[in-house]
Amino acid sequence: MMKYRRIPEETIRRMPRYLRAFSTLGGHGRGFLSSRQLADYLHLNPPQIRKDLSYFGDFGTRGVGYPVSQTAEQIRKILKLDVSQKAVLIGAGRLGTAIASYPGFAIFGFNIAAIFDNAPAKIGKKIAGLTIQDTARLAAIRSGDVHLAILAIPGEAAQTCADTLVQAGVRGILNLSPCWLRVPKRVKIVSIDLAMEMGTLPYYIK
Amino acid sequence: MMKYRRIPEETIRRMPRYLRAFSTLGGHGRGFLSSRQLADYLHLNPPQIRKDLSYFGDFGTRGVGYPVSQTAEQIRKILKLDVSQKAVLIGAGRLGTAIASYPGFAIFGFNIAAIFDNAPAKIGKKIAGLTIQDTARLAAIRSGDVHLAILAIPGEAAQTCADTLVQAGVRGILNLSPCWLRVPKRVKIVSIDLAMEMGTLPYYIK
DNA sequence: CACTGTGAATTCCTTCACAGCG
DNA sequence: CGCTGTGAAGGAATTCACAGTG
Repeated sequence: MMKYRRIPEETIRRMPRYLRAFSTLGGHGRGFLSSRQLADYLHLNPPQIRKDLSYFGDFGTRGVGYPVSQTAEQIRKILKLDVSQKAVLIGAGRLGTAIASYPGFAIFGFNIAAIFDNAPAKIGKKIAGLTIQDTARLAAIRSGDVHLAILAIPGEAAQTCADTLVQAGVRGILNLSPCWLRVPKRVKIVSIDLAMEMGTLPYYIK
Repeated sequence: MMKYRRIPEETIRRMPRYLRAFSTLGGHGRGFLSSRQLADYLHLNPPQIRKDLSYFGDFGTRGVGYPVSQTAEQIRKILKLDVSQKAVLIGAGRLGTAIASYPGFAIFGFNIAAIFDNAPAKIGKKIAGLTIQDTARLAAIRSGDVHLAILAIPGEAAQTCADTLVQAGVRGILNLSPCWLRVPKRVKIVSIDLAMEMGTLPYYIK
């Protein structure tokens, strides 16, 4: 294996893509995928992929490629996706409902374990097989092994909610509200604002 | 103004953030914001912001900062968000419905002009004040000045749909399906897969 | 022989330090 | 004096070129 060097942030960001590529291209098969095949699928360069994977070990076979199921399993281990990761979903509005029923979380091993909302009209109702609970009881998740949360609530409430989540032991948050969350350094935030992502598109239109 | 240098991709990606910061921090006011204030809010470094903005012109006043409304207007011009941008939304499922009613698009000047779906049960119904149209009639948007689309449909249908959109004159696509779209070079794609973005979180949990 | 793994070269982006100006 | 604008320095990530190997 490559002698230790700091692993680039960008490499980490690409790892889930590799996992998806192995899952999608590899079928359920026993086969191999070369860095070129992966690169064609993911629109990256072959050396990029080889370097990225080599940070974590020598997964490939020279002259052949990467063994599909073994490499996928290695990536899951690296990303800690080899064990099912429980997440709580905050917000049972339209976006929350969409997320609750999105099947895409499964291939990464994510499992939405509970849904919270603060609207009395919603509490007690079911979406995607889960009963919506009162946000006021969020602290209760402390007992379970839940370290991830998905925030699908309006911006105003997001910070307060994030504070509660951190109190409750959450260590990673997927934030879908358009605001920056202040959290302790040990907590990792990934923020996505769909409108803002879209904001660059017109620039590129000639 | 800085003599011409290629504008970094990353700078473009940050421009919508600046626009949001000016909109949020600036109020409706006539005031100024310094690179430090912006940096504190956006969690960036002041020189980063000054350099980014300086690629496009000398917007600031030395000793004072950036005039809120003027600079915001300049950024809108740069990103071509100064004119309302029409977009079509493809997919009236749960995610599509959430997007149709998401107010966040407004501050960037995006305007969802039409919604399409291919499920007969949905066609003709209304969401967010718009009647859901048959995807088969997508080509009709050619006549209007619609250059943007939001794809909120399952992966299998995404490529076919993208082809139709390109045919219909669309030049920018916000793709929410977990697959890479093959489009002509002139068409810009921004892809977001919520599950994949979340895929890095467990890695950071110690 | 084909493809991986990797030091070295390159390119790209960020940060610094300070000149310039209101 | 305070804050912008920017060349230069520094750092990070990508790409290259090829040695190494099943």
